Amino acid sequence: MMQTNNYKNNKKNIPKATIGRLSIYHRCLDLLIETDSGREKDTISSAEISKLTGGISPDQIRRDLAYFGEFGKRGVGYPINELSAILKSILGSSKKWDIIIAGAGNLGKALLRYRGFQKRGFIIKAAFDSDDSKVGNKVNGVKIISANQMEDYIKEHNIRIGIITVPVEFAQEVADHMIAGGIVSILNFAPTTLKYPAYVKLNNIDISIELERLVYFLASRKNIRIK
Amino acid sequence: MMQTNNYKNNKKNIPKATIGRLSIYHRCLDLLIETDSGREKDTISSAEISKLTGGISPDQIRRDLAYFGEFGKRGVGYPINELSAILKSILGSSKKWDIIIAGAGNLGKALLRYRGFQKRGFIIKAAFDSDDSKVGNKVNGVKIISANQMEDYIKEHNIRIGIITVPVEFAQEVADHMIAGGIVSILNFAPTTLKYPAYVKLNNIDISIELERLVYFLASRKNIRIK
DNA sequence: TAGATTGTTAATCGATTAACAATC
DNA sequence: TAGATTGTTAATCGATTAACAATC
Repeated sequence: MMQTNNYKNNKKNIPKATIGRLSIYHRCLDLLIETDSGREKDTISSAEISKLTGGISPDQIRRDLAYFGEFGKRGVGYPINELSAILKSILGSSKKWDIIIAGAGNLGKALLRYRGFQKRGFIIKAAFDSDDSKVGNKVNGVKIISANQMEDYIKEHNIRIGIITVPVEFAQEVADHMIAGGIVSILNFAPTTLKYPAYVKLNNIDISIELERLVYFLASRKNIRIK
Repeated sequence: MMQTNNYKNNKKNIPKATIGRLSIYHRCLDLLIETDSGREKDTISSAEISKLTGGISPDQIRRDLAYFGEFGKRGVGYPINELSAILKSILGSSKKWDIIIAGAGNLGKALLRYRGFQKRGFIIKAAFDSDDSKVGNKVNGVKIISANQMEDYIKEHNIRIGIITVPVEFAQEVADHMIAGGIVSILNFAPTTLKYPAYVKLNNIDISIELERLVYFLASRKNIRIK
């Protein structure tokens, strides 16, 4: 009765990294479906998916899929269209998700114009900024609203997902307002550590940290061995 | 003779995640140094750093630091300024790193204006775009150059780090040119799987995948347990 | 049937956490 | 000295890889 999907997902401990890889499989299959119309088989083996992903092993792929059910046939492979639909369903992108963006600066605007969202079922409902000169403008059809209306907007429209692209010094305050409004999933681009209650899911994307990780390998290429 | 730093770093297997955490410690210490001028002690314990990071355990912090040397005093803690300098050195940001950006679209422009780079020792030398109407313009003081000059520019200026913000369909081609020019570290924002030789280090930042990971938790909040 | 390929068990590898002796 | 806190060893936990029986 509580079960909303027809794949098993409540018995095993699923590694976090698996979810990210499912997105990759989904992306690769969709690309295959779009481009390779002359394909003779309508199934695909884990070995073939492995090649599409360019690095993830067939073992890993079978293991990841097996967490959610038995989608393949032994000796045959996985049905391409069906598997794509299953992944879509697992990842939740068969639903539509309303999101908001806090901060209509350079990064915020870049996200507002990002084409990948709609395809994956994400709909940007509004952007918020404290700069009055921006308020009222539209970017890519999305209205920029005054920051102090954000919390009410979230409540009124029942938004669950927010993206933070404000400067570091406002990030905590913005996160607090989001959570107070009812948002439970946050993607944070501000390079700082935010506090939030345990029931909220928050992922950080910190471009500086990514760059420093890269540079670490450059700096110590010769005298270090990383696992 | 090959040893360029005075901290040990060539004996142990260092988890990849450690490097990302070192960046966080560094950021927290720098913030402390900047803001807390009235602090009485010039040392800090792992427990205190833990609080600043908002979640990383003291055990984890000591373990991470211990991979590189013995920087603290038992019963006392770590010298703040010294530790910050050590982290900076480990992370390579005591050096200056020249970088280029391929793609001067919305995201590329956002990065060109991103203030965090300079502080961490990253200098954007140039941006490249195939759109002639953009070529010659400057964004935040950085010149936009024609894409077909990129490879030569990399060679001439001996650039080692590149950021890809071009659309998916050009990303592989751009990566190939970067690598041909001599770039060995790439941060890729294009949501696709790129091929590259083993000596190149490439990190992906895929906003869709991050959002899908968040949504996965939303979608299955009630009937799944994630490790 | 024989070959292919899954799904899963067992083995390995890697990372984190707990605990505590060392020592400031 | 006694209390604090590191650095490290051992234990645990988590994720990946190898291998193969099941089966299409």
